[in-house]
Amino acid sequence: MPTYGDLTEDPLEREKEVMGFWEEEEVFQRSVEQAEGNEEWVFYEGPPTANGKPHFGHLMARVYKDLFPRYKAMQGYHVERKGGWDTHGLPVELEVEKDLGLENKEEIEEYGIENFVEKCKESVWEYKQEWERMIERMGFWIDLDDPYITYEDDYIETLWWELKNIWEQGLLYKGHKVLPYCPRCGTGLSSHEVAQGYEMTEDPSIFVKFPIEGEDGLSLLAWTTTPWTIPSNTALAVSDELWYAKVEVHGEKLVMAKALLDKVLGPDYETIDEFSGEELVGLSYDPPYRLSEDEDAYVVHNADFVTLDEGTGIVHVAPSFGEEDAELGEKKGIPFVQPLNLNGKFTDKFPFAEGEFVKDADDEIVQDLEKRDCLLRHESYEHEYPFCWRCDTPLLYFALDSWYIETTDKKDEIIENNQAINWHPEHMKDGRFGDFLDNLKDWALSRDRYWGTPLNIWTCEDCGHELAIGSRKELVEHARDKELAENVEMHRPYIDEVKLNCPNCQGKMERVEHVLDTWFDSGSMHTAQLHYPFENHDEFQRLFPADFICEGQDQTRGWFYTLLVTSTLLHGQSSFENVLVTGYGLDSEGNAMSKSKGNVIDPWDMIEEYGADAVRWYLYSSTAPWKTRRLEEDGPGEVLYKFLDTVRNTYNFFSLYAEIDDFNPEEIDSEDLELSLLDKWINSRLNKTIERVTESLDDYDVPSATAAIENFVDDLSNWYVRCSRDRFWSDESGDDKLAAHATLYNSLMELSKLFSPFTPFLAEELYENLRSGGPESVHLADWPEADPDALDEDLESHMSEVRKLTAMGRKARNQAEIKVRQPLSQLIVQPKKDFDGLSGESLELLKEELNIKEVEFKEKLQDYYVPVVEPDFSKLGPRFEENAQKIGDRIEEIEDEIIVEALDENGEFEVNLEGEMFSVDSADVEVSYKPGESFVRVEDNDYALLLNTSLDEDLKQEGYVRELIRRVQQLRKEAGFEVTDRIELYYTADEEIDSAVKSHADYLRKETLTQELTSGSLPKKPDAFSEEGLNGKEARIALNRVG
RNA sequence: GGGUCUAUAGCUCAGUUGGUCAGAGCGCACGCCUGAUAAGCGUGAGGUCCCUGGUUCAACUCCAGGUAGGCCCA
Repeated sequence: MPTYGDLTEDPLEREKEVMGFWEEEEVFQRSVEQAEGNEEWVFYEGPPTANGKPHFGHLMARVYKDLFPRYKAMQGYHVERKGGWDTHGLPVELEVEKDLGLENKEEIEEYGIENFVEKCKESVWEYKQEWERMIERMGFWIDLDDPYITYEDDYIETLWWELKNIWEQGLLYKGHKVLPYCPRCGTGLSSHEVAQGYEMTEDPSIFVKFPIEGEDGLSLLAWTTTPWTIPSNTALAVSDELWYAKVEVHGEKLVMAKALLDKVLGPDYETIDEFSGEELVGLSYDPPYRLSEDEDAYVVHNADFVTLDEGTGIVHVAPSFGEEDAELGEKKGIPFVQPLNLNGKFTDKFPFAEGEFVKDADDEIVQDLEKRDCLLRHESYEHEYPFCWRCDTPLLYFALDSWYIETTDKKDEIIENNQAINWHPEHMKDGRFGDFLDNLKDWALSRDRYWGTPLNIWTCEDCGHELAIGSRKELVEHARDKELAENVEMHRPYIDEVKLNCPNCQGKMERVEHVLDTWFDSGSMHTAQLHYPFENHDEFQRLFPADFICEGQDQTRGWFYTLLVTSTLLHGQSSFENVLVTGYGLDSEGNAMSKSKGNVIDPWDMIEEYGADAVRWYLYSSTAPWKTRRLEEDGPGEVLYKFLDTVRNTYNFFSLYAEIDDFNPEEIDSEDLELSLLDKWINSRLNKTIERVTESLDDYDVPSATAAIENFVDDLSNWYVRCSRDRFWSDESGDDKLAAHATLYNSLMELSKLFSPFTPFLAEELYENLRSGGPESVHLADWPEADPDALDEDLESHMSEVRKLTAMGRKARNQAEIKVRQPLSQLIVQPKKDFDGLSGESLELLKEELNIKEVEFKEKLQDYYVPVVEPDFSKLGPRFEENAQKIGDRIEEIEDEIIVEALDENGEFEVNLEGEMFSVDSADVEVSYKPGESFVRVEDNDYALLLNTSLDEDLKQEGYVRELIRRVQQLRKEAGFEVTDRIELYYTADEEIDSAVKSHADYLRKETLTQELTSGSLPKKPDAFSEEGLNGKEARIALNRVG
């Protein structure tokens, strides 16, 4: 005998049990193993760093990173989900610095690189358990037992192989470029890192005067927002395509672009002369601080980057601190001064501010300039400026030695490979991501730090030869100390100990000190996670490229970019075919969540209150994955109570009666079932839903999929079950009951599979309770396929008419203020559109739902309308003058139908006023038609309904009985009787109710499972007792449970 | 300044190719139903579909310009 049991009420308890079951039965592993040999559907994990706690943003992407692999796995694909951890990089170093109280690189080196690196290695696992707990708790299936770890030697070895490959292509080079540089971290940043850190900031905005040599009292006017770069000024730039002016302002003579005069100087100036920029080129000027003695310094040059967008049309040039400045400097041979050290502090080359950090020196320099009358104006200026994305220090543009990958050489190929990627949403391809590729710059790959993949290049001390090492084997080959090279850990400072023999001159080679941009690590996972090409050749063939990756929007310039670049360079194609980009979560005010604002939602709060399924469904159903969404903290609660609980209740209903009737799905042959109209309808709805969910998921349209399921659950619970209740609890156990059980069972079973990738816990318990045979877990089951034979569009639209008519009928009852429990005799329906009317089961359904004896469909409602005659005084007045009012009164008194009859037959109607006869014709009255008094009319665009509200004795009697039944049922429930318990029913009431009960006694007995029905007396100590008002009459009821 | 996305009810969001599309859920009010349901159903209150122009017989929808916000870039 099958037992079903109820679904666990507390989602937290359910989820805990299901987690235990998964672990016990190794369901995840089995779900992957059982598909071995099937077609691959390759998923790549974008590795998180475990040195910080998982936050809501991680959850947003991860729910989709779990959904699609589960879905594809159920469709039969082999979906491996290798986990990964991103371990290197500045963020890790910063955490360790903070822990150890280290301030800068000097202090780190003092502390010892070895110790520092070991601390980093520990730090990256600090929150590993937290991550694992979150991943497990949310039901995210990913293999964390065998993850790729970016700091392991095998992983690094692959990175070396990659770099050597790139080196051999001639795409790895050392450059001397002005680079965004973080003075605190002491390292340059790549463009995708700089992109993370733009913020609005307020800087000084100064207009500086540069006196022209040999022209007394005449100055060139230039503008800058970085006063600290003024000491490093070695040139000014103008454009020979612009027009300049010499003006006099408050007794001073200045030169600047003509077009900007008003903007910069206001109205009070006098133009002395105008000329082309060409005339300024070559002039020498006197700088405020003369740090260069070079004779090429302090000269005006022509440059094409000079525009009229801002400033004065004369640009201050400091080749050590600006990309354009440096380029110009190189081209024109402008000398270069560097008064800063690598910590961003002034050196003794600029004694005025020696030892001060540049940004702190800004004020002093401004004051000094002011004192020396070098400033025209001094204001502040709000603009976006890049800050270090990790430590928030303002970045400086610094000329540094750095290693680059020449991505610009492969730009066309990268752009072409991007075209092959399916982006979701699509606009990413040619929009944000495509734009970024169009402006591609060489990848600044090296970092002057400690905790990272060491750059695999050794330089000969003697001849300067450079050698890229592509494997440990090569390292050993070239190493002076083979044993050391054999065993050395591929990290600083250990690897730095390995010296090589120069193949050119046998000199000693030392490794360059750099480590890699950590984005190269994660961006190479497509190859490095398998330690390819050192092993796993077949695996690599099988698992490259990915069918699917999914991360947040912020990875556009991060992981998405580096994955594409590395795989283009190494494998000539993109490493992923489909990418789902997830949007941001904002707080309920629409602000981005940030620690500093204190508006961060802790995912654990939600999970522990509502459960993982509710959080998942909330995120899936709220909007498209890629959209920005406002998060409501009680959103998952709404999902839980309104939706998931409905599912639970629907199942519990099934379980209740399936157990009473010993329903056993194994004994059912679906071919033999005699399905009712409702059964066929819900089957059609189910298959339609399967079709929709599948299509939507294939389209990455998650909210359409969840909406389809929600609609189905609503149909199942609020129409199928609602209308089928009496089939389940009728005494007869016949074919119809069996069909109902089997249909509901099947719906719930298939529903559990549809739920499976979305709410894996609820799906599992639902499936487990229903299961008879088949796989042990819903997650080992096949994704349902729609049965085209079960689809019946006509039936679905027919049923939706029935539901519409039911709603309208209830509205009519509402208007008439007659509750549904009171039977009524008649409803007349006039369809306004092409409609065949209802018959058979659907008509019965409508009658039952509305509790109406007869429902009739009529093309016209005229038969039920009565005429209403009203006197038209504008006509009567002129005709009958002083009698008009009296005649009108008579017309109102006389039955309208009599008047209409007379008008119809004779064309006139005689009014008798105290013996005098007046003839009224149809022009003197307004005749309109309205439903008779006993009818209530309700209308919409499709139907007009007339509800007959008149009650005869029979209807009233039945109304009393229905009311009594309802009270008895309530009492049974309150008294805690089982639904199968038989009862003795006693009541006392007046004669009218008594006679009603007597004439419907069988009905009452059947509905309430009454064996003994006693009128007029009550037992002394009944099991349940209550005094009730039944439609305004008093009654007392008592129950005893039988047996 | 450039790119991109977004703007629809108090809140969260749907609105396919221009044509009964001005919607759903939540919240609020009133009523109803209940041998599954702390559930459900009905009704009501409420919107300048961000603004301005244009195309069209017809614009929430298409085009142009603007405003505001998010993200990205310079």
